[in-house]
Amino acid sequence: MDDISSILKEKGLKVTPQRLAIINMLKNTKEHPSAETIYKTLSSDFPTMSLATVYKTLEMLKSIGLVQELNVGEGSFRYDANVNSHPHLICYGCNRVDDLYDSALDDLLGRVSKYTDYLLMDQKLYFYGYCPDCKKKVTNHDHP
Amino acid sequence: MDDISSILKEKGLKVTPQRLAIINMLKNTKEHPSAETIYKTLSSDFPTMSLATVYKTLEMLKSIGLVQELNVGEGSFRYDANVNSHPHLICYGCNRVDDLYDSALDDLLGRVSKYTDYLLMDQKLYFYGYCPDCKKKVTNHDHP
DNA sequence: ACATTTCAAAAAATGATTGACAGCATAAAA
DNA sequence: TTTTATGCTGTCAATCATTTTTTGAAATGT
Repeated sequence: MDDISSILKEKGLKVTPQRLAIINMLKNTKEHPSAETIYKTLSSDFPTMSLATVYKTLEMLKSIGLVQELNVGEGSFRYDANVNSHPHLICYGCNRVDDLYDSALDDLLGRVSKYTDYLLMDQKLYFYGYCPDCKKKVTNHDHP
Repeated sequence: MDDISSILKEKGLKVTPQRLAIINMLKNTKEHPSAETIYKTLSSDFPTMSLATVYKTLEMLKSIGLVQELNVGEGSFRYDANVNSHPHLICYGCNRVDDLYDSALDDLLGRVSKYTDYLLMDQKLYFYGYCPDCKKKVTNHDHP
């Protein structure tokens, strides 16, 4: 009985191979895959699993706080099993999404709270540019 | 001849009533409307204009740097005629989107650059919580 | 004036996501 | 053990946001 199975059971949710496969894939990747990417990646092991199941499972995992949904500006969402609200880096060249670890952003929410009457609870920080691989190729193109 | 008309003409783009209406609406609102909202708002004055025209105009305005696109985490984009990359506040209660002016975030891009090998060019910062109106009503609900 | 080009607007298509429903598997109740 | 209930999966259609293609009107050249 691993961690995820017991969390699902506690919530009265069924533990199915598809569900375990999706969350395990998310836990074990540093990419930030879309539903479509998750579906394609798992389709070799689960050839009968449908895309709708992926969407429904992601919705369920989001609602119980096991994954977070990212909107980096594409036409679709990406998903991350690391649910603390850390900043992300998005490459204009290859569209990869990386995590950013930066203590300069610690307690940003607390600092920003002083400037607004909102009751702040969460943040999403996206930084855009060129990743180490792609910036070599960049000369003086226009940037999006 | 106002400002926007001359900008469009300089770029070799035609000045049409629809285009002027869309950008003027964006300039004169503090909301951050979606394409759909823009369409509905203007449809009383322009009953024949289609939603596709709104999208094409927004795409054009984005490409010449007159508006920016926001992805606050919904399934659709919102648009802002204020094109400097300032942070936004999103209310969990009423879904409004406000601008945030906070000097604590000045040169965040420069500071973050030291922590990554990315060549950074832009940022999008979103803070989530309850606006002054909605926070009165909040007790101990779950938060999204 | 006529032909040609341009380009905005409308119509149609696409891609992402969700909803409805039937069948299946598991678990609870009898 | 049988019955019953619950809820998950997969199929397929629907919906929503957005993009592409087509159409038509105005602008430009001859």
